[in-house]
Amino acid sequence: MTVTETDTETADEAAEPDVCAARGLPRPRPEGQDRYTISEVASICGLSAHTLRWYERIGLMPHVDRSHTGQRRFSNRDLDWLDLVAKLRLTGMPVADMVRYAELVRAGDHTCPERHELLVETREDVLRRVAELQETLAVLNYKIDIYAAYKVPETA
Amino acid sequence: MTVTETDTETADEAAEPDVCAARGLPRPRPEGQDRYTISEVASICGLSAHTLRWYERIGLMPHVDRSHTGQRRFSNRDLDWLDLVAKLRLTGMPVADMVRYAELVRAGDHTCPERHELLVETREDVLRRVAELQETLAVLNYKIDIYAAYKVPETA
DNA sequence: CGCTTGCCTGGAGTGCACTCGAGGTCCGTA
DNA sequence: TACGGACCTCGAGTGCACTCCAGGCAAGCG
Repeated sequence: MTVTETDTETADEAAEPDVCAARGLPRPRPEGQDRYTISEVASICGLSAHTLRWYERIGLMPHVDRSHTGQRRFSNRDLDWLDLVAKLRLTGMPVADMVRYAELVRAGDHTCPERHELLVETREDVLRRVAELQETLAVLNYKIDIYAAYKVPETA
Repeated sequence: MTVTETDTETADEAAEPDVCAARGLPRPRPEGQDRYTISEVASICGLSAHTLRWYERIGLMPHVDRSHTGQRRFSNRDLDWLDLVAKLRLTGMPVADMVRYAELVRAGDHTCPERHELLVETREDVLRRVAELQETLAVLNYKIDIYAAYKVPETA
C-alpha cells in the first residue's frame, strides 16, 4: 500500500470558525510553525501518536496534510481542533458524538445550525455534570468533616 | 414485585451519608423497611441487578445479608452505601479505588485516617474536574456565540 | 402437580477508547 | 552502503465497567 501522495493538499477551509486561540488558552506551542510531525503533536497535546492516528482513522480529525513521503504534517488548525476535542473529551462526550460533530464541520457551512444545537446540548450536559459534582462535593465535605474527628486528636 | 415504575434515579437528594454506622434515616425510599430484594434495590438506586451482584463479587459492597434460601436482602445501610458509591462513580473515580475504600471500611476504625486521606484526595480531584469543566464551558460558550450568528436570524 | 416468576451462580460476551505489534518505507549520517 | 530512527498501515490486544446467558433452586398460584 503506497500512500498516494498529496491528493488533498489543502484542508477545506472556513468550515470551522477558528476559535481556540481566542480565549487566551495557555498552550506551549512553538510559534511561527505550521507543520508538525506526529510526535511533535503528541508531545504538545499529550496524546500518543497511536491515538492521533486512530482519531484520524475514525474520522475525528479533518484530513491531515501529508509530506511527499506520506508522513503526516499537522497544522496549527489541526492543533486547535485537537484542543477542542480534548476539552470535549473531558466532559465525557463519547467519541462517536465528536465524530458526528467533525462530520458536520466537514459537511460545510450549512450544518452550522446543527452544530450550534449540538454544542448547546453539550453545554447542558456539562452544566448537569457540574451540578452533580457539586452535590458530590457536599457529601465529600460532610464525610471528611466526620473523619477529621477520627484523625489526629488535636482537641485536648 | 411491587415496585414503582418511576426509575428516574436522580430523584432523591440523600445528602445524609454515614461513616461506619448508620441508623435508620428518613429517606424518600420506602420507609419502615430494612430488607430489600435485589430488584427493589435495582429500581431504587438505578443500577441493574447484574451490576449489584457484580459489585458484591468484586468487593465493592459490604457483605449483604441473605434470606434463608440464599437470596440477597439489602438493608438501608446497604442503600446508603450505594448512594455514596453512585456519587463517587459520578466523579470518575475508578471502581478499583472504591473497592479500596470499601476494604478500608471493612478493616475497621483504625483505617479512618487513611479513609480521610483518600476522601480528601478525591475532593481535590473533583475540584480539578470542576475547574476543567468550567474551562470547557468557556470554550463552549464562545463557540455557541459564534454559531448563534450563523443561526436562523431570530430578531433581525 | 406443574407452571411461572424471581433469584442464584460462574463464566462468557459487549462496547468503548485506546494501545500495541509486525512488517515495511524513507531519510540522514558514518 | 549500512544503520538507526521516525514514520507508515493494518489488525489484533488490553482494560474497564458492565451485561448477558445457561442451568438450576425455591416459592406462590391454579
